[in-house]
Amino acid sequence: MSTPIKISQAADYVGQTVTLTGWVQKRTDKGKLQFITLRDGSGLMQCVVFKQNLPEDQFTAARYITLESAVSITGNLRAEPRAPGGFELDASQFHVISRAEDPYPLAPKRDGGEHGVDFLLNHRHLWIRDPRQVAILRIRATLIKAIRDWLDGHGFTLVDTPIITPAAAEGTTTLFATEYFDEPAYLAQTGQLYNEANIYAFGRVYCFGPTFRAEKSDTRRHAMEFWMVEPEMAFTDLYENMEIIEQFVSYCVQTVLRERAAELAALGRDTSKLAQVTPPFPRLHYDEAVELLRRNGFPDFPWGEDFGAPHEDTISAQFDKPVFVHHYPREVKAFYMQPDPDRPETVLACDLIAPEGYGEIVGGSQRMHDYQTLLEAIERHRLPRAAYEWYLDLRRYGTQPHSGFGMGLERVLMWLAGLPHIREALPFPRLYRRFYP
RNA sequence: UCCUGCGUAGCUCAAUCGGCAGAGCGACCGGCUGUUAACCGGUUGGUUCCAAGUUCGAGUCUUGGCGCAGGAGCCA
Repeated sequence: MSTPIKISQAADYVGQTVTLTGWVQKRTDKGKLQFITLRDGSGLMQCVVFKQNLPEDQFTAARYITLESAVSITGNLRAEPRAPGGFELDASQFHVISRAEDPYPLAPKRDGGEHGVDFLLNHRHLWIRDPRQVAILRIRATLIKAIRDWLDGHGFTLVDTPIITPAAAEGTTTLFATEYFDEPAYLAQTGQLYNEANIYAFGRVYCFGPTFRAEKSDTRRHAMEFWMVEPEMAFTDLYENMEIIEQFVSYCVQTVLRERAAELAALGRDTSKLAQVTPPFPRLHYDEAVELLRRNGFPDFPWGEDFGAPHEDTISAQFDKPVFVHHYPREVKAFYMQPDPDRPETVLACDLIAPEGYGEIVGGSQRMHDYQTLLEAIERHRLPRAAYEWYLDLRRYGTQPHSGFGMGLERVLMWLAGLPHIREALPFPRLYRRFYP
């Protein structure tokens, strides 16, 4: 009798006869001895197939099996120090479930056998089987869980916001257009405005889903479809907002470091700096950030301009932790942000810039809570008032100072996993001029 | 959208001054009972991105187009 098991359960079945089903990840042909590395989604198992230990036709099938074929292998599971992972299956049965065509398009990594980015992305449906990609996406799943666990444990309620929306939320950014029967509609670029309605019912809410930007941004930090978590809190000012952000981000980082240590190690990520990510985070007023830039390579940086990638990198390079920049000039920020009552040319906004050059990972602000101020802002930005009537309504029925932020999942994942490009942070990335497969 | 670079075998790349189109890997065949990117021998492999031009002759030079990458802008 044999027991069907997953490779991850191997330690519990040493000495027993078990059956594994999976895919042929690697094969070494030694004549009468075949090494087959099997992948089943839970782990990898080296299987040894000795000619004398199984029927002739089954040995022949193993001898000529192709990479990525689906097979089932039965045999005695034993501890074997010579095998990767410390366990090995000594095959007594080998059955082909489906034979993969050959050659398999993605070659095993060897000297000079690397693939180019274009080729890999065009084969993303196969590339995703690669151990590195699996490690990254497991970290992604753990990061998502950490995000939800922390928010769920701190009084936030998940309230989903619509993906099909009737109008631009922020007006300036380009939206993906679609149609809602006979009317124009757009894919959501943020759930924030709806979150602001939901806090009146729940106090603290968050939405977490895909968002869409039709910007022709062609950089390693941009995807057209990406995931963003957006918490929103009633009766909360900018400073409480920043405290929440640093607690939240620190929990996410430490949870991933603890639960995905093996994957991070497999990626070669140096986690020494990540281990230091604990509250509080350094904070710079925009004025101070400008001064810092002027002292560090940008002597003529004008007050009032937004920061580009080189500026963010210069600021973050001064710190080992993520750094807040707050009180940005009003002109460079979204229409709904609350002006600082003492300096109305600035707004109660904060960005969080990740260390090691990974750029902005969080953007947050205190929102305008006064009806008249918001109405003037909408008119000043020439936004269609009719589309925002419901949003203005929120300032008529129980308005209060409230704040929130958005965190880009893939940006954080890039930082944690040490990814050079956002394309590896999504299972099937939608990039500028690329959405196949 | 702008700047820079690249485009040659299934993949990664060579090809001198404009002069016979090459290698490694993969795949296939053979050998090997301990491989970890196995090793050894053999076989297979081409619309040199597309179009036009210069030339006795173009992978190489010119013009246009297409595709990709890196950077910038914009943002999360």
